[in-house]
Amino acid sequence: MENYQIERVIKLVEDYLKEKEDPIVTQLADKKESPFTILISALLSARTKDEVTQKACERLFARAKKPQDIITVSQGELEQIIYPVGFYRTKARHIKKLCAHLLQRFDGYVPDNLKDLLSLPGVGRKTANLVLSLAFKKDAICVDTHVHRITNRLGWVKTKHPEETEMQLMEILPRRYWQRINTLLVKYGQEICRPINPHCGACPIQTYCRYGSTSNIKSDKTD
DNA sequence: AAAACGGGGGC
DNA sequence: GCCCCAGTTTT
Repeated sequence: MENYQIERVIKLVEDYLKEKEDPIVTQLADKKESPFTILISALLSARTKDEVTQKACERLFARAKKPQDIITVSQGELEQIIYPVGFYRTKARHIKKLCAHLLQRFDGYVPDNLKDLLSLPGVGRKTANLVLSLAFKKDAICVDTHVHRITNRLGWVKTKHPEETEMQLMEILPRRYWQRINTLLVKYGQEICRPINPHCGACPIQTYCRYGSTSNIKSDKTD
């Protein structure tokens, strides 16, 4: 994969997304909100429409914005506040557990390194790298299923697991794109390069992708 | 009606 | 490594 092709593809995707709103996590990061705020919004946004997450974040942060505040909100009230995001019971439990850990082990602050982030309950590699890149502006690549799927379809990487994708992208993706590659590809992956029945016909980068060139693509089979 | 969806945790 | 989770959207 030649570098200029990567640059070209990213430019085209950026153009496609120009008129669209960034996801709530990115918006909060742009507004220089606290890492904790960004982390919570990331947890709430899992498998949830962004507008729904956005409203839930507003309600939650109006009620309690720091770990020491959220820990005092009852499980029931917390569930009620975040209810529309779905998984409300699990997410509320995770958030409370997370706050407790932050207070116990990290003075109530979100750590800024991978190892400590991964030690937090409910935080895996994807979320940790999202926080590192967006909240702490570190050179980290957040690989979720969208990034994983799209970079494989494009032929940028050839991987089975997201962690391998992360490693291979670190080899080929210029550093200045690391922080925003996730933001770019998530929305794009939801609207165009979807897991099944991708809109290859409407795709602005189809000439750089062999994936849709064969007819009747229904699955992610690589050949 | 059934399956896909996203990510982490537990086994 | 594999399976489970929970509720909404897609097929």
